[in-house]
Amino acid sequence: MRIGVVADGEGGGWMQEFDGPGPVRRVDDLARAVGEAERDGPRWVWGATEDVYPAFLRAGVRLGRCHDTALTEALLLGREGRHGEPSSLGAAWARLHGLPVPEDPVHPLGKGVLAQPALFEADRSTLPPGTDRLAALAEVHADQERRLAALPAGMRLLAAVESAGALAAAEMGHDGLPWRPDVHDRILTEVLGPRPPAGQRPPVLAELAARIGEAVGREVNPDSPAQVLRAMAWIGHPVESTRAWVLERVDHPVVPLLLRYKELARLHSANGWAWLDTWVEEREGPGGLRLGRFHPDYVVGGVVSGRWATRGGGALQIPKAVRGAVRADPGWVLVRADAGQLEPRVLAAVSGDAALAAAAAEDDLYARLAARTGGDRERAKIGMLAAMYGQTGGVAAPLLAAMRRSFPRALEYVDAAARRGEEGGTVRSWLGRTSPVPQGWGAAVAGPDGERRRRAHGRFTRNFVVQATAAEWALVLLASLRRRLPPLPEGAGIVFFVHDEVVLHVPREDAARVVRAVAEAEEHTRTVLFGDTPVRFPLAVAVARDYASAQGPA
DNA sequence: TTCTCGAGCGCC
DNA sequence: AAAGGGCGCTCGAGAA
Repeated sequence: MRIGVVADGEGGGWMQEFDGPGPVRRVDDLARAVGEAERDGPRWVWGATEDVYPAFLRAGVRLGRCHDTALTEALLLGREGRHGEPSSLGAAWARLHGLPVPEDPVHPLGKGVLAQPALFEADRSTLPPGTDRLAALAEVHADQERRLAALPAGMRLLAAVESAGALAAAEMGHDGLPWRPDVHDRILTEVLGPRPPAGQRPPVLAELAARIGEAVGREVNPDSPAQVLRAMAWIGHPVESTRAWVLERVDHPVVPLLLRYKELARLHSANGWAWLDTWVEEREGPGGLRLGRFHPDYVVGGVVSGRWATRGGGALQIPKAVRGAVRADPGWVLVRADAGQLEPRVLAAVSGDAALAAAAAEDDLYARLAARTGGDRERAKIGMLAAMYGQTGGVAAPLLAAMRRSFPRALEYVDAAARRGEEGGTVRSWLGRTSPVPQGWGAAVAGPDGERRRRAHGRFTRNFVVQATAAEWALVLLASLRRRLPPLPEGAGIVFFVHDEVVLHVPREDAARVVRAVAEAEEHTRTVLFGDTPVRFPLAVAVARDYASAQGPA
């Protein structure tokens, strides 16, 4: 059963069965009505999950399945070579009617914990005022179903898991990652010294800056690449940039100071006290414990490859240094599941390379690679990454040649994708997500920089076929896992997701069942995507009180 | 003063 | 070792 939903922006709305003879139902309490109808397990149809689902979550209503027309429209447009065209409900409807297509609404950038959660979401459908929004939704949905039916079955699955991902993303944003402000503060203080007044350098950074000045014989702001560049020239060690790996090659006492400064300044500016103030919502726990939540604002499908992006807060770039602050509430635990070596396993599965698949049947793929190519594990890994990323020079060259000899089919798969890209063509993920052609391709490759740009785009499409398929593996896993979780108390469940790993926050007594659900989801994901492939996608599962100690070996 | 851009580096 | 893919975020510098 499919039920279309439109909110009126005041807590009520309209509902209608889309695949039955159901009449339009007007309800004053939409969350409640939706929650009741959820018992029949429908697939909810709406314009944008991020516009409607958070309000349902705030009302305590969780839903199983949906069809997000904006996300689906974007997938279909991409498939038609129309990346970047507006995909909102209003845009899709306007195209159906030959009307001017409105721009997509601009989502307000992350505002942190100070932002008031809107009581009611504004209408961001971009439908013209006065349009029958439910009828428009029905039209767009029917059109999308028709277009999907004409495509390979993978696209249907892709649309379903993209939509499921949107549900999961909203739930993670709602529940939040348990984050202990006191632990974060302790970590910062240990390496930076006590918190300074706003706008000032922490003591350790101030001291490093002073010592850098002494080492070069003049005052220099280490935060300014231009000043550092001048300072290096001044002391007789000119460098082309101030990147860490460039500075590392210079033998001068100022270098270790600069490198240390960079590292700590990064921590301070990106994930220091200001970040903590802005992004971690603090609440009082039992016994005066300072508990907190970091609410990631995921952008599903925000990357062309299908990876997610985030808006504000940098949820996908939380540095390892502060992960100790991610700590389960008393009596609860974190369950972390990490897909190791996902991308080479994906390549083994999609390319059908028997030798690589045999290696990918093992827990440590790289060790098997090394045995096969006759090198050590570390070099086998570099060779594999070079194959997937398009690196050709340096130490990678001989390793790449070894890969090509041992895994010709896998290499041919990514080489073919690279050739397509260099010719200005598109490539597709396993389920059918399509790569974009850069704006102004013809002129760009005709210009003086043309050859370089061809090669760059070839590296992009080479990587796309792997990265985009890895992203959909993760989407299927997420979708599968959230449907398999045992009943859990409010606020428990999946709380974090980063490309190839997922973290759950659950009461300790539920951990064992959750771990079993993860194992089932892993098996289901492999089968749904790749059938009876010998390739395995092992998830390393750890149950721990804090995220840092749930990190597997690197 | 405000905006935009590149440099640089965090994550996968 | 540095002709390696994808991002987001912060800062300084220069433009407006």
